[in-house]
Amino acid sequence: MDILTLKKLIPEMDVSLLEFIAKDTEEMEVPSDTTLLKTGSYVQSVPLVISGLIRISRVEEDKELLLYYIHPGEMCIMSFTACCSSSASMIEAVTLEETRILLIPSVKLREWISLYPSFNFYIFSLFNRRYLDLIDTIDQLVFNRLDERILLYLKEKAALTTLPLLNITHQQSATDMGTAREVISRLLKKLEREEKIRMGRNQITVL
Amino acid sequence: MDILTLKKLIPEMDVSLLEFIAKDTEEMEVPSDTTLLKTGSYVQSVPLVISGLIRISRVEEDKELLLYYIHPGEMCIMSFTACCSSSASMIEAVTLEETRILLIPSVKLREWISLYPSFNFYIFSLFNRRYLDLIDTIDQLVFNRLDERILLYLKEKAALTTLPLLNITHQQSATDMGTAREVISRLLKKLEREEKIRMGRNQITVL
DNA sequence: ATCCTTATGTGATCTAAATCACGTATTTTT
DNA sequence: AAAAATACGTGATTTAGATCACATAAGGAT
Repeated sequence: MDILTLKKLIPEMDVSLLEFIAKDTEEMEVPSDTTLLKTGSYVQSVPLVISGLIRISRVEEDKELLLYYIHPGEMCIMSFTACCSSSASMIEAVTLEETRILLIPSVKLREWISLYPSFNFYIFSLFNRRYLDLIDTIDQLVFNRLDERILLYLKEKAALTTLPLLNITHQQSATDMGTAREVISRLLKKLEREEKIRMGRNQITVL
Repeated sequence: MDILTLKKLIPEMDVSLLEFIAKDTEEMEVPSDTTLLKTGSYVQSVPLVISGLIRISRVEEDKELLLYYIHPGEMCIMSFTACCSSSASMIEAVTLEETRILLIPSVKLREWISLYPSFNFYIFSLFNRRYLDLIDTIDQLVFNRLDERILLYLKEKAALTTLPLLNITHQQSATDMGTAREVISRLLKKLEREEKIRMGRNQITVL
């Protein structure tokens, strides 16, 4: 892995540490829609996303809920703790695009934590980001109705891709929101009538 | 603060670090039902609970939801990040009992992170605990019905106090669960008919 | 063009939970 | 002891969302 790319992705990290990351990790190219981690499985290395996008969700008996995404420059914090405490994964990770990752072996992880304060601050900031994501999810679930949740979900998804046009089916949205397709279809119709979105087959435009 | 108590509370931490914690923090005795932190407020120091219990919740326009508790030996991780990134608090903290805390100044925090790997691991483990609490909350909200949620809530609350007899009103439970008192009253009645709990004025026994 | 798969639309019905609107106990205060 | 505050019970009604049961539409594949 070349250091310049890493430096751009994680500018807050020590250059000497970046050199170790470039040297001591295994690079991997993962195609889109690949399951990287399933609920209950164990990990011995922690993925750091270089490019692409990973979707993290909670699954329980054919019901599911999107928790958050892992962006380039971010490590999977759940793998990190699963790795540190050698506990089973509570979440599911699937690539949404072709994704390049670096795999950090658990030994190196412990080493860098002890040697580089900047690595610790990096992990703290990641933990915090995901923590806030979860609180936000809880907020949505408790304080907002589904139509508002859908709209926010679409807006956030649109923000990921620069274009306001999303290529998703109602079923995909329903899965992300943890609800049924018909419910989403109906509420999307309502949002279209309210001129908040526009719909086509396989696509939604946020207005 | 005496080091022996600290050592018992947080055995995984370096003794030399514990000595600094004992020396460089301000001890405080907070009475029960005291609000330590409100949504939107800023903090310059991080509380570490020595004894007692703190209730952390999310509040939004007269609706509320219990997120988790902070136990003895635990630091408030939200204050930690609010302190590190000098951002406003997203949560509310109230003591549920008379509570002793140590206040860690943000300067010391940064110092210890850089010097003591064991301090970092301590923070990681805390982050992880709270992270799992949040995922559990999300699980409850998405996958379980309110009657199951209430029962689990009561069981967890009972586990906090050793006795299976809880001194809470329906209104308090309702506030913790983010719902209305009547709803709780009805469901508690149902749980009593199912012989899962027993009720009295101001008290609930989990069977 | 026809078939087939995938995506969407929509009525009907059901259910958990929220809300409204009270009544009735039980303590606490005066 | 009377009044007031607090805690709990419960019917009636409403609502969001889930579930069932289809109908229709739009692309791909053959």
